[in-house]
Amino acid sequence: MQKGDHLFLVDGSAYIFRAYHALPPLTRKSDGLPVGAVSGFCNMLWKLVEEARETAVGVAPTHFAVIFDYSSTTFRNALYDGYKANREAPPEDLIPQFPLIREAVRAFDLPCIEKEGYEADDLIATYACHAVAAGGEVTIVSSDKDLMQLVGPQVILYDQMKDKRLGPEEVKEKFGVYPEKMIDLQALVGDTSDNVPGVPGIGPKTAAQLLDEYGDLETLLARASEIKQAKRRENLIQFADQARLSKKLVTLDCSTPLDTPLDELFVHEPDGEKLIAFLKAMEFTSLTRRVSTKLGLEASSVEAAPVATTGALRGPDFDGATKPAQFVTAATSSLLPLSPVAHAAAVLEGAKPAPFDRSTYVTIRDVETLEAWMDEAREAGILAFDIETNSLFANMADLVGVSFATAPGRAAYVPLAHASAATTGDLWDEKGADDSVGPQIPLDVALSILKPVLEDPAVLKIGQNFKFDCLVMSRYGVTIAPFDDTMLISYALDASSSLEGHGMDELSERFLGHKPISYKELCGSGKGQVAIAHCAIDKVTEYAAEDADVTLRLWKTLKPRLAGEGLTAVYERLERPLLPVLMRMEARGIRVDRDILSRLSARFSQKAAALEEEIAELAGERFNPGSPKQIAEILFGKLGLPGGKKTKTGQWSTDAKVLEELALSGNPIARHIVDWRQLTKLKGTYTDALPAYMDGEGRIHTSYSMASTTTGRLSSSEPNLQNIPVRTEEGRAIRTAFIAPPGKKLLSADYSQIELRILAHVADIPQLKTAFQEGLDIHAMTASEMFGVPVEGMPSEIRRRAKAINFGIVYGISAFGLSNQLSIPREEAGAYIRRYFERFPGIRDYMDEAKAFCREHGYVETLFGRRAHYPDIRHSNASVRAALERAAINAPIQGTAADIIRRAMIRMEDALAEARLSARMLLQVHDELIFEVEEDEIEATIPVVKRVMEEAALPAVELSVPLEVEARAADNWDEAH
DNA sequence: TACAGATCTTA
DNA sequence: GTAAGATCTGTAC
Repeated sequence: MQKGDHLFLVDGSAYIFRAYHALPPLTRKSDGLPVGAVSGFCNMLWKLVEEARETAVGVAPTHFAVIFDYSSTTFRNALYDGYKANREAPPEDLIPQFPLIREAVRAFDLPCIEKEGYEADDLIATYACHAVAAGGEVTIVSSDKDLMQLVGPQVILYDQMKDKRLGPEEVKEKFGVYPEKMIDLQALVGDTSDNVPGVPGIGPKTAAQLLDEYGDLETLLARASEIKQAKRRENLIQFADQARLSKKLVTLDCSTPLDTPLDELFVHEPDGEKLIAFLKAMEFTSLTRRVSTKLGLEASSVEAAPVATTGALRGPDFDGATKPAQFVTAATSSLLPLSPVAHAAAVLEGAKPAPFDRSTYVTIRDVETLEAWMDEAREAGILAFDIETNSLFANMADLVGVSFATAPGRAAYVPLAHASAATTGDLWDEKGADDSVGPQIPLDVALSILKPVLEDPAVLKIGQNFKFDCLVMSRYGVTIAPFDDTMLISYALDASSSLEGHGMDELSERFLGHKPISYKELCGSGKGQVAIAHCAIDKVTEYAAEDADVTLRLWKTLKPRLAGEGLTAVYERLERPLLPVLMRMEARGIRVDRDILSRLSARFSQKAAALEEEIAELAGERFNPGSPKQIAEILFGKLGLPGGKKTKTGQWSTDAKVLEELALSGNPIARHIVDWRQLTKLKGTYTDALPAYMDGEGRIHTSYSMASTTTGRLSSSEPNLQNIPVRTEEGRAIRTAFIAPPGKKLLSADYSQIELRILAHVADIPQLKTAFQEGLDIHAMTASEMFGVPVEGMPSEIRRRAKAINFGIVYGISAFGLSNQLSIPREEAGAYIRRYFERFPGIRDYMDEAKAFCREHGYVETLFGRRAHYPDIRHSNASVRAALERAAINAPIQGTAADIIRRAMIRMEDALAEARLSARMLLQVHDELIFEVEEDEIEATIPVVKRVMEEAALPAVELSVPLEVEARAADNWDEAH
């Protein structure tokens, strides 16, 4: 090698994992051998070899090598036995591909380098050092940060996926230090994936800053006592040796003995036939075509190479690459002494239920088989059940098929309404369809077999997000009972703001370590999406049966935790019984007057158009008032108005608050933009959008989510009927479109001040409790306590401020927030809060207790035992921590209110039935319930509804303040509210 | 086509 | 200052 030469070093092991994860899983050769990663690997390698000159690297290699990890034990394990100890085993279907990938490299006629006792990174470092010494240049094909220490004037990293080259400047940009200091930075930061410890509490940002200030690791450790931040100083002193060890672990070894000298890595013409023979054997048709075209060979004249495709080819090389000791397989374990811990782990691994195997799932196409499965369900007493439909709207979804599982791994799919693969708009499709998809049990026959089991009191049905399935099935005359819902179990256990969610795919990955086939993988997404009824039935079987299988396994994992963690009552009293109630509310829907909405749309659109003219006039040009960016350009740029605050992306904010202030200082354009926004918002979000959700009877069916808030509140979507406008007159007009059918009225019943009442109870504030008991004006009373002003003749501004403080308290008040809300200086807001705490010291005690409880347990509780988890409550960033503390203060209050209205809803239907009333509950808006009531039953219904709501906390909790409910009936929601 | 950000609606 | 969801713009893929 000499000056001008260019060496490419491909980090083969990293390449494999990128190829594996970049490609859709389960790519198999015709004999069933998984080859997805091999395919991705070959494509990437070919692309790199062929197109290096056109990439960001810009030169073609003169020397080339692909380098792999060989074994798990290296000199680093001698330094630190925890090294790479928490690496997970490679995916099952990837393992047989490791040897094939080495075959692939040889087929490309490229050197395939690996060495026992050394990691790929050390080999790469050594070759790079040799090449630099010889005056050559080096491109390392990898984006691994561990390799960044090698970057220098002659060495760059190349990220092929992103086609980006990383030189010293890019490293500096990414990590804040130049490559020479990467080792020190890594030593401080550590690396979770390799189990390099580093120094606790130091991340990349802090490490870069420290190295910038002190120069290098040793100097930093020597002068650690000078550091101001107490925690950081302590850690650097305490963990100095750990940092030194980490440094040794991350430092790459440039003196690896090389079996293949650098000069032998020179590039030569590949043996085209050998390569094509391999690619053909792998059945990579398009790559075979590309390669043969490029090399000017006729692919058909080359015979596929015999490639060993069994496990026999598994060499000693690959499993060590990532497998930690405790996953050593039976075959090798006899050679290695297992520690007791590793042994226990191996035993536990063996006790795990059968791994997921989609090939065992059954497609049921005849009555006898279906009956046999139902017998099995009766025998087992449990049945995980899932449906596939043609719509996500449960009120209009039709069944396409059903799946179920009776035991882990034992699952089946029953196609019921599949049609042939879609060709667009062909009239013959519908008739010819059934022939090409094979036999299906007629829907009514299948239902007659399923129904007795789904309704059998001795068979527990298990679903995931079961409200959807129950609702659809109810439209087929099936009332599923008894049941459990894994989504609700998970929610009762783990409602948390930082945990992702309670969807099946997430739960499966979290609790079963298994990634199910996603809907997207089955049906595609966006324009390419296909109806499930048109997907191949064998694919749908894998997908649908897997969902049932996963649901069953989740239930087995999660259900026992309820009792273990004392959450059975929450699940059985607040979650599960609400599901059928909400299901019926969604099924009923609420009547909406289409004409009212369209008249409002016309009115809003006319007014908005007029405003748009005036805005253009005032601005001197036309622009889009819907674009905050353009507004900022016009107002703060062209017109030179003073900007207020900035958004987090650095743009000038143009929110209503900023514009209101500009309007007050005499800028009519700001006022007009605010008004325009309001009108277009009302039109776009409500009057235009709502009619699209109406069904044939003029009713809208929202969907309630029982598991998407941290506090226990419900949420409503498609459409969201919990944010229908009420504050402005124009907005309120939208509520007049929500009506009752002839002969009926809408009844609205809402809790008055429920959260403040709960606060008065839990924080035990005598003045507040008395005020509520005596039915006083709570905000006026607060103002009077705080400012010493008599309630009689109190200025409205004083009361308004007290009201804002009361709300703020419930939200975990901060001076910043209150000053924002009231548009007063931060100091003044702070003074208010101090005075509030002086007058009501119990409030501060409550807040401190909530925070302390949360710090200790990681969660807070409502009066009914519902938990909201805040695992990051001890976050080191003070403002993040403060935000979590506010949430932890608010959650028990908001959550208790949510629990109370849930209890009311659960009891409501029986109470109405017992009173022989026909009122139907339609909507819930956090502290309000909306009913449809026969006109002549209104008088009788109101007291029943009020009683159920006001007594909803009893007998579990006896509040020391009364709950009050206001109820009113009218022709539309506006007047009833 | 998909996603994040800004804004606005509710309790 | 709490808890949500929808729409539109603008940009990245």
